[in-house]
Amino acid sequence: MINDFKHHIDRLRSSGLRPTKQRLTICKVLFDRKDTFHFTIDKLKKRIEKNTKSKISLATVYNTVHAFKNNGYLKEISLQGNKTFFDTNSTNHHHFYDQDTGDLMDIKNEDILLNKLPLAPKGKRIKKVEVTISLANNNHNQKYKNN
Amino acid sequence: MINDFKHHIDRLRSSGLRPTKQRLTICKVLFDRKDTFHFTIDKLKKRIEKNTKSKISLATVYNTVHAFKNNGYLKEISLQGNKTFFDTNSTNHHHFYDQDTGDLMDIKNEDILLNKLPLAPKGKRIKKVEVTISLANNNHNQKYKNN
DNA sequence: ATTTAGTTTAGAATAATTATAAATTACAAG
DNA sequence: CTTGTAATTTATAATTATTCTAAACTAAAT
Repeated sequence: MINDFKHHIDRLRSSGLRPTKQRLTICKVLFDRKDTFHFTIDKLKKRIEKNTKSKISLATVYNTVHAFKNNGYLKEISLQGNKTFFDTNSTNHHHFYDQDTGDLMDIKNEDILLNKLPLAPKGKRIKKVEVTISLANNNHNQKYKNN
Repeated sequence: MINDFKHHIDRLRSSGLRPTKQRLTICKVLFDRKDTFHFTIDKLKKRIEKNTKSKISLATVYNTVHAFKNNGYLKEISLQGNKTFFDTNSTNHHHFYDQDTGDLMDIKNEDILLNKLPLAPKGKRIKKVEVTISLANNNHNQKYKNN
């Protein structure tokens, strides 16, 4: 299963993307695992270098991640801060974001009930609904203004 | 009302911030208007230069916006993309984000019903709950994969 | 008035991302 | 299988957003 590239080759082809060595390596690192996960570009690059012997240029990692995102393999996560996070779980779901540590955690869909949504403005459609719950340390001695 | 700085001076003092000329100018641009709005640092800088004759250095705009955010005058918005957006509406509310144009629009609180929220992880508390609804053009001829 | 800590500033430094253009590769057609 | 071509990869430069630094300036306490 782990070394079976056929599934990845088929998916790439069906998106109009050539199944290059680099793209298949990145598919392996991103998708050949049980659990989905969150990553930044530089973390992904390090993981590629560690988990495979391949060296893929930074530009290619950017290109590939954006191609995968545009074709729905990955989701970009809306977050505060200057780093862009991606999620190998491309289904609709939600996140905790710990502002102190920078950690991102999944929230199971059933833990949030969105009972009413606004209509999309004319000519637009809803593409994604994301709930982001920001966390801070539960410090009881903090200043009032932070409460 | 527009030229009354007393209210701003009091608020700054009560946050432990000295009411400097630059901070008061930025208060005027941000808060002396009926409607709240969204902005990036560079847009704010341009608005300052246009609406007042003052020239405030970029570093001061960054410093001030972050000070205002840390004291709850402003809210940073969680979004995809590399630019940081701020909101002069610092109450809990939600946004439409148009991926094609980059436009941000407020969603009235009553238009979203969040009926169930997860518990914060141990030692953490919920600081902010944001719903971001991403929009795309309602193009009926698009490829399947984008639906 | 003097002092001092807070603030502003220009510019340098850093970091993330995108652009460029040459080398390489996938793959279709013969 | 070779060849032609367009897609892809790559190193590096360029751009953009943000933070850092250290000197000059200022608010406000003494």
